[in-house]
Amino acid sequence: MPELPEVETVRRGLEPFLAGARIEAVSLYRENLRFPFPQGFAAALENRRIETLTRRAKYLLFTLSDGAVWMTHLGMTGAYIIKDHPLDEPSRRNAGDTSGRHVHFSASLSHPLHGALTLSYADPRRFGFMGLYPPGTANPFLDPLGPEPLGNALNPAMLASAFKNRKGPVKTLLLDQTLVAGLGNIYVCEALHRAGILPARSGASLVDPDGAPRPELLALVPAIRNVLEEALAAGGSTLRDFRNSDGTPGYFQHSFAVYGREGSPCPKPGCGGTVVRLAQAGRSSFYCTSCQH
DNA sequence: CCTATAGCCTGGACGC
DNA sequence: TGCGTCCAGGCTATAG
Repeated sequence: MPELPEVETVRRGLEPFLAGARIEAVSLYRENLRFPFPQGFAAALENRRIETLTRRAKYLLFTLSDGAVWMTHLGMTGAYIIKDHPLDEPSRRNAGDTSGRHVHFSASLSHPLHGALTLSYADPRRFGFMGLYPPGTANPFLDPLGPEPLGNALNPAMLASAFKNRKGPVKTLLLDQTLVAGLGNIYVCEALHRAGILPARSGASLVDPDGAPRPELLALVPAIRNVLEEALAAGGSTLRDFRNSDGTPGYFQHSFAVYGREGSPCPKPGCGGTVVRLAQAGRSSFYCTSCQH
């Protein structure tokens, strides 16, 4: 389930092979993922060079030599895989999908250092999608996003102003990409545990009547940053599907304190609480009964 | 503007 | 063994 650390891990794995590569030919094996591929998508990529590979929230952005942006969201199970030999249809095999059944896109590339490469996109659940945005056009996915959580724009004052009139649970608010961009279920659960905040607390309860952030909200900002940075250093988290572009898994899942650990003791030293699960907005939240208030 | 809900999609886990 | 059910989850559309 690629959240910010997983998407950034993928970006870092792809960048050395894709930045500077020329797209020679593109094959699509179905009309849509979650949404239809854009009109003329393959032709718009072919014969362009990939100038840069960047990330915004959970989106991968390939900026092409004509200034257009090719955007990918990996959804739940999307994966890019690079192979160093030419496209080998009909097998369409790759590391993440040995049958090739769920490979929906592939591109043959030529890179000045690495030579001929094949980039494939596999996505069993097809919750991912791709978009193409010519220079100067609006991007309806990126434009509404809130600040990156690892940048300076995420700070207690900003969260206080975003939360002060919100009655909804802080768990749900942190998943709202227009408030903070890039967090998903796992890292929200982990960050709230680190900050000692119950996921059911309302946003407004973290803000004083005068609009100042309460101490828990002050703690939340470094909790978010630290959990993301640690996950990034571990190459992300692999539950079932996530793999880096070279097929290696992340290992931050071994450091989860609460996510997926229902019934386990809280790992915080001296806490003695138990991790429980709570359904919020159709999603599982995990928290400690003792050290989160 | 805010909040809540259903739907998209497949595979794996689980109960019988 | 096989079948049905549920769950995972980000994001959008829709309704209130």
